[in-house]
Amino acid sequence: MTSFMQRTYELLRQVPKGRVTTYKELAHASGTKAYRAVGHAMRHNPYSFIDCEDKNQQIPCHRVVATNGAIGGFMGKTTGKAIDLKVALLEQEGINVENAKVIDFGNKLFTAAEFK
DNA sequence: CGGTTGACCAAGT
DNA sequence: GACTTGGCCAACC
Repeated sequence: MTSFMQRTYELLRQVPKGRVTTYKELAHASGTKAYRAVGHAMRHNPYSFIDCEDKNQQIPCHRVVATNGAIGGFMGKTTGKAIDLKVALLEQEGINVENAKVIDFGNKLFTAAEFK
């Protein structure tokens, strides 16, 4: 676990249910421009998704999408069932997705300015 | 210590 | 629209 990843996760945990954020916003909020590194951090995510016993360490990685509102990837893949699962999780939280893109993305986006 | 590879992005063709 | 290019930073050869 690197400090960069810790910082990224801590930010990500601040994203409330029903909102989404992007790799870019996370990177910006953590004071870097390493969009790609954020993706890398997610791939090494210790809690692939929900239902971790310890809520304090739970990381809502399914709330991270690409900047243009596309779903991006999940569990190491950019296509396939992992994406379907990610979409299902999002819809479960009130975020509608169609054709692998978040609907009303601009309104649901959790921007860097909203992080603590 | 260089080179490659990303759950990426933006601008140009 | 779709490709291609250059750039970003961390992790891994």
